[in-house]
Amino acid sequence: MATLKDVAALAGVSVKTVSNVVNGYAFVKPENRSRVEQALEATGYRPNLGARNLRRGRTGFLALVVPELVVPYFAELAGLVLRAARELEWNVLIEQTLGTREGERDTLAALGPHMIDGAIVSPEALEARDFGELAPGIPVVMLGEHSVDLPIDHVGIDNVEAARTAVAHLVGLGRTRIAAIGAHPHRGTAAQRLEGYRLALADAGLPVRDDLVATALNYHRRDGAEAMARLLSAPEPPDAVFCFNDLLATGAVRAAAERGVRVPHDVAVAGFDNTEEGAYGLPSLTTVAPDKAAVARAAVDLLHRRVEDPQRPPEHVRTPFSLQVRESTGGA
Amino acid sequence: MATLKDVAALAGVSVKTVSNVVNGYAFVKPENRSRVEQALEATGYRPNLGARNLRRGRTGFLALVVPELVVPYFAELAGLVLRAARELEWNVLIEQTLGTREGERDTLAALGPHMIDGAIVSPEALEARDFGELAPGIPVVMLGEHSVDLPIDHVGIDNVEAARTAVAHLVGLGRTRIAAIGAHPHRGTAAQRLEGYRLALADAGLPVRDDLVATALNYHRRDGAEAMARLLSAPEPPDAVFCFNDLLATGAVRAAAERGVRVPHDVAVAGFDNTEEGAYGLPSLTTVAPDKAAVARAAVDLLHRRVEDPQRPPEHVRTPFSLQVRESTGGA
DNA sequence: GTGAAAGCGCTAACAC
DNA sequence: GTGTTAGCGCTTTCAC
Repeated sequence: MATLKDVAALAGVSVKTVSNVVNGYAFVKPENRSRVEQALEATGYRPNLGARNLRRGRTGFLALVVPELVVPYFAELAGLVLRAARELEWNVLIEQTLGTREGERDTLAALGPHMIDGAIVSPEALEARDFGELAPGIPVVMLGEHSVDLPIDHVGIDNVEAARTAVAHLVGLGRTRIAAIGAHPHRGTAAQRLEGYRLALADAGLPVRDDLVATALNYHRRDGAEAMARLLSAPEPPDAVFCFNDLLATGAVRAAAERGVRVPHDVAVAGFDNTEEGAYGLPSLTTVAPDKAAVARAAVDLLHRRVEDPQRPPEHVRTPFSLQVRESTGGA
Repeated sequence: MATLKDVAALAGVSVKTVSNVVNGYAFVKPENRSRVEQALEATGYRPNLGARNLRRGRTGFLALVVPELVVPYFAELAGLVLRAARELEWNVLIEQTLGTREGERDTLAALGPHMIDGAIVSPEALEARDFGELAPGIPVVMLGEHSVDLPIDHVGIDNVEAARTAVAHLVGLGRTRIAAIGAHPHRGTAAQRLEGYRLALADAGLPVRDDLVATALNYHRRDGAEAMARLLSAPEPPDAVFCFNDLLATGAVRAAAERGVRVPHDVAVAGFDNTEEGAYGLPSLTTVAPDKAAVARAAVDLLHRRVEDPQRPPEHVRTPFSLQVRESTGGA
């Protein structure tokens, strides 16, 4: 593996000159430049990024910390972050926390301050203020939970409004016993979506009934199915359900079908995230569609600016969303 | 950020001693050990992995190169590789090639020899022998395509047998016009699955009809839907379809439903990959289930052994699979 | 057992 | 414009 020194020796110049050429420094004598370029070609030189970064004090890596890659929303997001990061010459280290507090803590601690230039974190259990302590000195951009009061960069949609929009759509269908699946004691986004749900019901003059709010400790298909089964066996089952993500909604639809309850005829179902899976389901899923590409771009961009200038005041970027109406709330 | 030198100064010993303690070297005078440990604690020392690796000549990173993370199979696989790698103290760099030849070439070239200790590659367009040239000197483990004749480490299931098993199941249902979706001019796995399809038909004494073999240039839901639509509008539509992955199958089921063709009554559908999405679909999907955890473990393990000993002969690991029979081929 | 010092490959003062 | 050289933080001979 050729080093700068090798190239310099071959070209008959100093390492400095080679370094200048490699790094695109403008003022190099044309003759030297071409000799160096030839030597570069001949040796197949590739810079050792590790050494370069050691010297520059940066790593060239960015960490993307998500609960689980099997959750389609995070898989899609990860793909988009990968693309956005590549444009800024960042490599992405993806870490899974499995949604536990320990997972999130350990992950950030293990990455430490040397491994990465910064992190984009989609926290599930941890709260924003924890990050200051866990990752002292490492730039972090938070995804999801909107905590305007904390001094940390943040990207996300307006979860309250998004949920409110979705539930208003169910109200508009004439449904009156509208349930929610996904309440969670510690998740900020869950609290916000629940708030939006409550507001939409209040807007319509409908009561908020505790028996129609189903908790889900995880947000997988199985949890949605279980919650739906519980709701449907209650004395007064719902005629519509707003699920806090598409996975829960998929499980809910499945549970309904297994009991012979028709979607949307007997119960309309709306989800959240607009994963591609939902668009192809039977029925296809009505869902809140966050602009995931915008989230990814904003997050990478924000992190980049923070790395450049650690002193700048924290910023809260609100990305757009829309409601995708499909079969699961279509017709009567 | 404390360095080894800082710790040494605080403990009143040399960097060597600190290094010995940090790296768990056994023979350190107990007194010094405890002083160092205190200093370590007091400074909150964290080794600079970049520097360590520069010195050791390794990077601590492994690249996982996949076509796209939005494909659930790869998302699931990536999650499992992440876990397996963590046990060997490897960080994982995930790269998306988007399934193009350029993407695969550029990715490996960009990673270069310094960034990573090795790569686990799931090639779509590239063939195994390309990797030798692209990534000279960097250890590579191939996933998927089984090319026993090439001198490269490889992990995968027996695609021919797996496809044959799935199609035999459709034959066992009494179906006679069995189609295949997913033929592809350049993909090794596609060729192998097509071969298994042919063998199963031959086993049953059924003819292989070209009009029942649908090509799919991509393996997304949309492609499955399009192929199914084509098959169903033919003069003699199929009564069963074997799709080369679950995404194609999901699209195929959707396309059938849109035309009022019932699954499995009118047409039975089987997929490949056993993604969780298929288990919750309506109908749930019969599918070939590769042992993904075994694939991930074997790949990381194989790569580890190759890094330790670059001279060892290439190995081909065959991981198990099973057939998950569900609603999409259930009943008559 | 421990210390001094070289050196991994690179960048960036600083000198010329 | 280009060469010399120190040093990023670490591991590791080689002395002692």
